[in-house]
Amino acid sequence: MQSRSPGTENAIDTRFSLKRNRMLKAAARCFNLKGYSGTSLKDVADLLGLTDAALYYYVRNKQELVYLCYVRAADVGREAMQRAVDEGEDGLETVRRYLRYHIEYMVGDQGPVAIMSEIPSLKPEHREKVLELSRTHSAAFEALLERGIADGSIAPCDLRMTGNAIMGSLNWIPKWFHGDPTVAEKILEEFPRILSAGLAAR
Amino acid sequence: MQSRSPGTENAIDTRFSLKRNRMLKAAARCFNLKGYSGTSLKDVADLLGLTDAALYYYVRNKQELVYLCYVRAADVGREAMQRAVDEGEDGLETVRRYLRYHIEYMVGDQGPVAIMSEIPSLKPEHREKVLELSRTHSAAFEALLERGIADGSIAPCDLRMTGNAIMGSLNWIPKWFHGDPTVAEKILEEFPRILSAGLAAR
DNA sequence: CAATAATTTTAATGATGATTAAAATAATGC
DNA sequence: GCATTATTTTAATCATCATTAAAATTATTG
Repeated sequence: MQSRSPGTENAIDTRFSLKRNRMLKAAARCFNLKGYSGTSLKDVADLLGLTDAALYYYVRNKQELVYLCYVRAADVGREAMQRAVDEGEDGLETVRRYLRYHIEYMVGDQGPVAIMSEIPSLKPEHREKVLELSRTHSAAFEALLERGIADGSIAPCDLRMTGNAIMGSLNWIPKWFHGDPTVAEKILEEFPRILSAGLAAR
Repeated sequence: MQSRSPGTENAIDTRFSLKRNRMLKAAARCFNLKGYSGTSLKDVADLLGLTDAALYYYVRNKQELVYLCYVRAADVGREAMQRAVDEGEDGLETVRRYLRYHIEYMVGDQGPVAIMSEIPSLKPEHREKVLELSRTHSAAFEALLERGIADGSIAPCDLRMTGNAIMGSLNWIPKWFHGDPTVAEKILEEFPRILSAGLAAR
């Protein structure tokens, strides 16, 4: 049993990793909806039509489940960032696109993405890994701001604080958005503008 | 025992409610630092130089502890709002002041304030109460925006989304601010401007 | 179809940490 | 200082889930 073992982070094995991914989404939804301590493995399993014990085929324990949710959340952010950067616009426009893509991923088919509320209760290695992903992402965003300032599209500002402000707003979305497509539409339409409104150079 | 009973929400009784308040701050710090599931009552008690069982003198159970933390967080927000509104400036300036005061309370002596990550796992009555406080506060903020639009200080915008964006940013602060006074200084200096930068009418 | 591997379930077990009761200590008012 | 009340501790208990092991089922492959 488990010869395809969960440890083997095998992105090629579709059967296994597709199901695991479905599981991560279910878990993310539960965590966002019911809170971390409020969701039992049974809750997640129910959402998948499985029994709680079955989850252990995909994941070593609950902590790892959370961990994987967070890694996935970070991945989504990273992809959005990459995509925006690749399109090679000026700093401000790249920020706008990044915001659009990230939100698109969060509220769209890729979602839901787990809000990272329980990083501190991860075990040390996992915690460090997630924090590193998180730091890297913040750094990438700040770099974007810096580029915008350099190319004159963004007004000079405190990188760290501006980054924290915008990221916080983004990170909080899963707290109040729970899947209503009408709302998704509206977020997508409004947030990129709202969040970047204060950045433009005069 | 407990003739001064915790149920009696007695704001006049200093001995009891001062200690309880100290306890709520300790709990808030633990929750923000270690996550909800990551903090045991013993953690909170340790911070106070007490034993876990002693907490039950002030609080019926852990859920109530969380609940009270959240009520306190909401109170802080409400006070900031009240203070700003009372100063009777135009909409935009009132928003700015509200942001300043709220942040001041969060990162200053009143803090720390618990991040509301576990509302869903509160028991129904408590959950409803907290959600109501939260809704009321959001409504007040949106009213502020509306007033600003009416008096011409704020450019027309989607009230709900703009409110969510700004509030999210604010709510996320306890996630990354953990008491460093230098950082507190910087947040206070930067955030009100950053968050209100996109609002001004041209 | 047989044989092997993958997936899920059933049925216990176990650990953690919240909770409680009773006793002990400290504080306060007379 | 005595009596009463407030506060805290000690020492169990309890409940909830997470977790595990073994068995059962389902899928795959030759």
